[in-house]
Amino acid sequence: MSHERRKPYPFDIIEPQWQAHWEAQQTFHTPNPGEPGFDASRPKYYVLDMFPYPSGSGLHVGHPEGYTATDILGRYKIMRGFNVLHPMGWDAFGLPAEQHAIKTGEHPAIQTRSNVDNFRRQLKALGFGYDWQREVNTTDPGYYRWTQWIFLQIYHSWFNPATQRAEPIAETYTGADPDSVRLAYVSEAPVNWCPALGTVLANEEVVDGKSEVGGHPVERRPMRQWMLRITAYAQRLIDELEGLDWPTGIKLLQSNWIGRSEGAEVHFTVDGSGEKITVFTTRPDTLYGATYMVLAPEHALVDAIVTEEQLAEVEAYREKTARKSDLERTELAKEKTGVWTGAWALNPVNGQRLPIWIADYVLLGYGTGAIMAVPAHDERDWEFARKYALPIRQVVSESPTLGLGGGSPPCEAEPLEVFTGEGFAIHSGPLDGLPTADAKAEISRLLTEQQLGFKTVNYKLRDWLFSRQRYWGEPFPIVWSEGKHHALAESELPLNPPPLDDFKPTGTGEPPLAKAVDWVKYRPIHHERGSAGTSTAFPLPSLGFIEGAEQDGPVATRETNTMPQWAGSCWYYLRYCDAQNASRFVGEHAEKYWMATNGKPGGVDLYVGGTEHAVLHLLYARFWHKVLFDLGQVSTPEPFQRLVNQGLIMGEDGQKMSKSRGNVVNPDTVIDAYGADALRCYLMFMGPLEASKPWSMNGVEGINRFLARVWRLGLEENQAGEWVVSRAVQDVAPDKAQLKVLHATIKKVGEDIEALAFNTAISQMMICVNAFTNANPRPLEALRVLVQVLNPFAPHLTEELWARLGLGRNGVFPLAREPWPAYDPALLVEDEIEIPIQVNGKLRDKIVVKKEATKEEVEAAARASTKIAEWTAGKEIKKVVVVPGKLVNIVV
RNA sequence: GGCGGCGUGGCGAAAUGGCAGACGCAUCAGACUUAAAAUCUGAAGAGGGGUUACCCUCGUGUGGGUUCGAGUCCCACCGCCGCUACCA
Repeated sequence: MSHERRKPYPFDIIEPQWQAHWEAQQTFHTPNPGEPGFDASRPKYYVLDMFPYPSGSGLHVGHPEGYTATDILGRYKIMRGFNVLHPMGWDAFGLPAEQHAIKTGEHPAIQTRSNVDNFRRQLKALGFGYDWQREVNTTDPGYYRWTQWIFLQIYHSWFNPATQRAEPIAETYTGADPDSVRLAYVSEAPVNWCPALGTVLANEEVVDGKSEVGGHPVERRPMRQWMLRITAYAQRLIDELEGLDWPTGIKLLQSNWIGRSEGAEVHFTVDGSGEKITVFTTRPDTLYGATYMVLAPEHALVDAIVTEEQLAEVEAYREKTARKSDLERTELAKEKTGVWTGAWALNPVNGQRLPIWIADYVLLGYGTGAIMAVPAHDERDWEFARKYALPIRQVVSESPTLGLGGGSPPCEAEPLEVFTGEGFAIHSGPLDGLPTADAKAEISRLLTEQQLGFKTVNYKLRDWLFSRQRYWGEPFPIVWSEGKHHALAESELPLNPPPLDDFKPTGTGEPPLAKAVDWVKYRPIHHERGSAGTSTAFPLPSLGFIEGAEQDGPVATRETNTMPQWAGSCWYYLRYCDAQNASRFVGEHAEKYWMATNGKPGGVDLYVGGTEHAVLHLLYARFWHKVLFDLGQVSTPEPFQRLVNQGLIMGEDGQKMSKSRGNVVNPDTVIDAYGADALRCYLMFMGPLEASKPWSMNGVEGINRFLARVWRLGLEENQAGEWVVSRAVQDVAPDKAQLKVLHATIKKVGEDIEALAFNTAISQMMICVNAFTNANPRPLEALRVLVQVLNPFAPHLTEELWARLGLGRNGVFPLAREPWPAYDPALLVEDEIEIPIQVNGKLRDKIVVKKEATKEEVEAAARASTKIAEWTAGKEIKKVVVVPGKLVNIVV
């Protein structure tokens, strides 16, 4: 394309003008309660986007898909008289900025700032009606100060099992060791260490044994880490999903991730030593079928029980497993391996001796890290037993006959295949004959009675590994002294990361912050003697008041880990409610208003984002929210009442968009060629919001054509090539047919926006435009209505038409602040309707009847049809179905 | 393997159990034009019959079922996509 394509309407001129206008007028600023301009009589609507990580490559068309949907809804709700909170911000801590810093030596804040500026520019070019006064940035000290503050709330709290909620340790914890119950605690657990990134990763950041970012190999390694006790909330995180208006798939995903399973813990003793092995099983009814035991290779008990003869082999196996990455473990999953420890355990119910093995198919992190193996009724145990020639003992029968009457059959031949289903207990002493469910209950009762075990619930969910060995994250407000951690006082927040010359990882697992030697040395900066009444106001009480500490050198060292990127996104929706508040993470009034319950469940009214955050972000944010709720800091138990996932936008080739495929669409180029309104409308017209769908440049052009038709409905080009009000536009009343299509459009567009069915809303507006394209005169009133309902979709075009056609009633407010038009249902009803007539369910004729025609009249009219007479000639009419206003079906 | 989602023209799609394919893209034809683009008008699921208006048959992945009536509900199967994966 050598020369510029002529623009069908001047979007390139009007779009920037309106964007500047909205900014100058602060059209989309939403005042908080108590601020000037706040109208308490209006209901509130909080519509939220998942805020982006401002990457160097800028917006991708997937971003504005969801953002346009929320923008349309937000603009619509404003027109419907709501106080609308629709904010935007930046999830700006993250690995790419840090890696750029490592490469260039430039502080990550610099690149982050320019990326944010670029994202903001792109979003503004799309005409989104955000309240930019509420913009947040997780890397801003005024923001992460409160991230650190929330961490301190978590740190100072425990989960009280009696009340099933978080409470301040200082207030209700009566035990001796608060560090053992904190919701934020330090653990020495094995972690996913990624040598290439020089950091540990959360389980969630490891995909197929490789780092999610960069795809580097990950290995297991024990390190001291901060953990958040999310497992305490496992049950509530499942239960409280129920009242949420979320897609069922996402709810399922979350609840599967938490992974509740009911079963029992059973205590085995090690033969010849006092050691106890506790296992978790969902099939305690198969206890009599246990023929060996397996410990995870990393299990602490292994050292204590391994025999001298087996020591070398066990050590070798453990070493091999430790070296294996998760990837290798997964790849080798087909072939099970293991080593006998030389030790034996005793089955608590029958005293049978069971060899104790170690094998990497048993995971330290699930259950108790130890299992009783019942090869006859578990596929993994079956496979393992076959490989190592361990005994297999059937204790569940598919049919009830075997176990009943004469007791267990004498023969205990090994079964030919594994049976994992439910059935009836056999060879199981007191359980014989019982169906599986009853056998489970009975064995649990017996175990409890004899203190050999108990019924319990196990969760797949693990505590959240919350520290990272990175520079570009929130530093922990924690110092260490004599091996103990202490919280900083709130007055010392924000704790800023130190300046560094070199952002490279140390490679030892020690975080980059450790390089800031002076920063790491901590001296108490102020003492508030006598204010020890609250848990946080008193800086480092255990360090005491060391006179002259400043002269005598550091009394403590700072924590050098930083928080993961998830931290900032756990509460940003709260900050939006009161983004400028310098004295609280969110003002109480603002929080109560925007997250208000109003008798309903409350929280964010609509949250739109991609499925990639279905589990982690949403789970973490719910967890933090619940802690804050328990502590009385927020007023709702759940943050996001309604959740919608927008679908993926594929490349024009139907493949997922990616740089390597070269099919990525940049919103900037689309805006240049067709304008922001066309991009917005196209994104909404492609298909249902939640479906994934392929991009089509032709489709954008079609939408652009539609918008140009709307433009020409009001304006025409004069001899001089200027756009002037069309001569066809006159202030005349629309005729009946025109009124009908207008009111049908008001109704359908409104209903479709509420249902997020934007594609069909646009179809209806196209129908409306088609109906007026050749109208002459063209009633001004028709344009008023059309421009109003189209405004949330194509705000620039419609504002311009509104102004040029002089449609505003007071000439002051932008269209965006005009009320949504009302429709008259009376105009939608037809006097006469066309009704299809079917014979045996097949369409044979159509008749026109009066709207209010009775069933009998309709049937008579149908029978009177000559075509129907032909179809029914010589046949007996068995039945006639008349659905008033719908159809007639004659059965012969 | 498990869980979830989806299969409708050449393409994106629409359809409270009630006229399948609205709306748009691409296509074709006509109008305007010296010509093209743009614009406007119209045609069009597939197959067949008729001189026109028109008529018939088939048709929503496949096979069954429920129903007066199924794209829609139920069962089984096939295919694609996403997530998850030794979870005891």
